[in-house]
Amino acid sequence: MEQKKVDRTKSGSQKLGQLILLLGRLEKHPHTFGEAGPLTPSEIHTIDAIGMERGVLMSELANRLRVTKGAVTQIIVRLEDKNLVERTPNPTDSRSVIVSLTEKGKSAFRAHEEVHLHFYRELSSQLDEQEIEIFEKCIEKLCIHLQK
Amino acid sequence: MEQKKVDRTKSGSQKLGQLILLLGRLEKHPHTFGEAGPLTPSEIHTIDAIGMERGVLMSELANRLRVTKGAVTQIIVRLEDKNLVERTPNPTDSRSVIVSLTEKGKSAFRAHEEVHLHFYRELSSQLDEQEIEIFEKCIEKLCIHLQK
DNA sequence: CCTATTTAGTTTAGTTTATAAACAAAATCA
DNA sequence: TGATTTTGTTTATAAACTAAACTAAATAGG
Repeated sequence: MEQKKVDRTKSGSQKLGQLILLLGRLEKHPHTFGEAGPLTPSEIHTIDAIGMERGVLMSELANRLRVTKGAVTQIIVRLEDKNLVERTPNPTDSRSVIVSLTEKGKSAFRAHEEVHLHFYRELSSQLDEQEIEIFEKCIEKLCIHLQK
Repeated sequence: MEQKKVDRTKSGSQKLGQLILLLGRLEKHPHTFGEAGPLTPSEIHTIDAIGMERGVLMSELANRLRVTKGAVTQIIVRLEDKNLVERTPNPTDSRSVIVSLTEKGKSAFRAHEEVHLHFYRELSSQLDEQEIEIFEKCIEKLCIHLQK
């Protein structure tokens, strides 16, 4: 009985390990989203962090992405060159810069979102109502657990 | 009813998205394992891929890690400098090289495994038997789904 | 009202992790 | 045997970061 429990922990942990491995690989290579050409993982990740609503300050973006301000400057320059984001001066504080998505950037955002939705739909089509509910609950606990 | 289903997909997909985000962050910074000093994600990942059993050929390692042979050469040089792996000539084919963990490397492997086990134990302590079972089943389906 | 400090963002130099292409040496095929 | 394939290394390059030095604007306090 005790032995069985230990084995279960080991196999469960290995499954989770494999999941982490596969998820890491997933977001590791460039991919084309919407009207935008191929985007690297960090490019689409940045577009995702900017979001569809109003613009974001560079420093806020650095917080969201958990990188330095210098890293944000670099990637935003690249995204600006590709016409995916816009930089506008902040009218209420001329030190800061507001970053927002262009139409092309928004189309990449939506295409990326759609990929996620499609993936989730495919997955949940293989589960019943109760399984989906428990799965989501577990993901949530896992997330809370990871935030420490 | 239909609306409800759409919303469920969206929120579920977002939860999964957050999980991917957090897992990506988790394995992004160096960490100390066992007797080895701080190891970068790709260093511990490589140690994990070599494993505790008999040695592995460089090319097999490249396959497991899904990187080029050149990348493997580079990381193995670094791990060798840190005395975590050993290179021995293959007696049956003198083109190839067998890579295996040193005692220090094995201690890093075990410490890393222990981190995963501990994490999984913590997580599953918050779930009941039925939830764990369904969760593992879902992870498995997710993995299968990701391998395409 | 200045000066001193803080805040926002940029620039630069260097690191890590990877690729791709050219290569050398050994094994295998025909 | 000679041509080809396989195994691994080397080298030059790129992406994605960090850390530190910097500029310019805002703010706090004497």
